[in-house]
Amino acid sequence: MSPKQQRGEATVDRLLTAALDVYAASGQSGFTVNAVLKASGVSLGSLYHHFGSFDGLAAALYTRCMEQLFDEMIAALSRARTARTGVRALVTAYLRFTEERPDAALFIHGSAYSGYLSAHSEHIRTAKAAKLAVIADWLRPRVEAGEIAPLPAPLIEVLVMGPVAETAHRWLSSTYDMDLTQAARILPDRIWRSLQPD
Amino acid sequence: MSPKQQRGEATVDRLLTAALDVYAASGQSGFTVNAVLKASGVSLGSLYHHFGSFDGLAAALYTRCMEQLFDEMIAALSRARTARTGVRALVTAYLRFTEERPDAALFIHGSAYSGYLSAHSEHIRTAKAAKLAVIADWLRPRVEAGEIAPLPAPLIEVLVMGPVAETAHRWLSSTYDMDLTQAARILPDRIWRSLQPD
DNA sequence: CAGTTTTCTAGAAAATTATTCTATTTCTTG
DNA sequence: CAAGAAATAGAATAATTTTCTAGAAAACTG
Repeated sequence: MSPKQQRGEATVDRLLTAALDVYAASGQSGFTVNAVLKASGVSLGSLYHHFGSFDGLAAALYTRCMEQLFDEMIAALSRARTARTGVRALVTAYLRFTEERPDAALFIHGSAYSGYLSAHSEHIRTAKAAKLAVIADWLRPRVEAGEIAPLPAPLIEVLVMGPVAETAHRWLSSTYDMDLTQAARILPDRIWRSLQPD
Repeated sequence: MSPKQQRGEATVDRLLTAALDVYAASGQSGFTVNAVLKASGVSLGSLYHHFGSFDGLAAALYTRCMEQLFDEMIAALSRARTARTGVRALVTAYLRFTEERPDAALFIHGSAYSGYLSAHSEHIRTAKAAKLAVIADWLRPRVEAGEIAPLPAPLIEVLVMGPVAETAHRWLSSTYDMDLTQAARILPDRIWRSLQPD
């Protein structure tokens, strides 16, 4: 892809990686410009050169983590044949990502819609819509074939993503006694039921 | 309850009300100490006396809005007899609250788990758990009677609240084309299916 | 009801955090 | 290699939150 990687690309990556580390280690309250500078070894000027603002950095990090999550879900989906298998794969992939990459999952859930949104919500929304469209495209023919109940696409999305996101969120808060293994065993079937045609 | 209301209680109320107004009018980025002071006419000293920090104010506002939402859901639930009616009432009440009190709903979704969490998450979690317990207590006998599938309580909560919260969130973002009326017509039944015993 | 204590209000000063700005270095390109 | 663009650097500035001291209002006590 990039035989000679720009100097700046490496800096961008260092910043994003360090920012995720800082967030995981110190939470929202420790998530400051200075902390990220120290953790990354990058200068203030570079940070503002590449991201324009600290919120810009956070928005980029959110986008990156969110796209990684969706890419895992889409990869799992592409291996499925029937609607039922596909929906269950989506659920399982989300929960697996949460368990395997808790830092990224925590940032997604902790900073989503949370201030960083304000200025960059449009860009974030577009990025998310693009990923959702891939999933919607996979589901559409199954809806038309009657494998899935004939519901508006946004409601299908909400029925699938809602319970999984809420589960991940509770597990990441780690005070609700949420058992991810149990959730992964039970939820795929339950969510599938909510989409099943009569 | 309070024949002679403390002077301070009125101040607390003025601050919370003004804070919600500011948030609704200016969003997360305009949500600052000074903006709330100006909107409320309360002094800086009073704010810090009553809430300890600006995050403390935000946490109190979040708790208040969240409890109002749950109280509506619980009131709707208490009018129901069967499990099916109860679950559908929960969903409908959440969506109605979102439509009728968009300011409160927006603050709940916009600031939830979003920085204000850090310091006061414990208190918030306790308050939320108390409300969830009321709902769990209503559902438990129905689960034992076989009206609802025998799932762990957290998973029932997640299956009900997940899709509704996600729907509200998208509608409040107002860029996803989410139709609340349509959602209120379709979701109660779909969510109920996910809880139905075999 | 005077004296005492606590609660509440007030806002200036300090500390923390984000952003702007100018200078310098490194890369790219003709 | 010269000129311009991109990237790095950090001091200075601006914005925002928090602390702190002082005083007014209310509650309490003998």
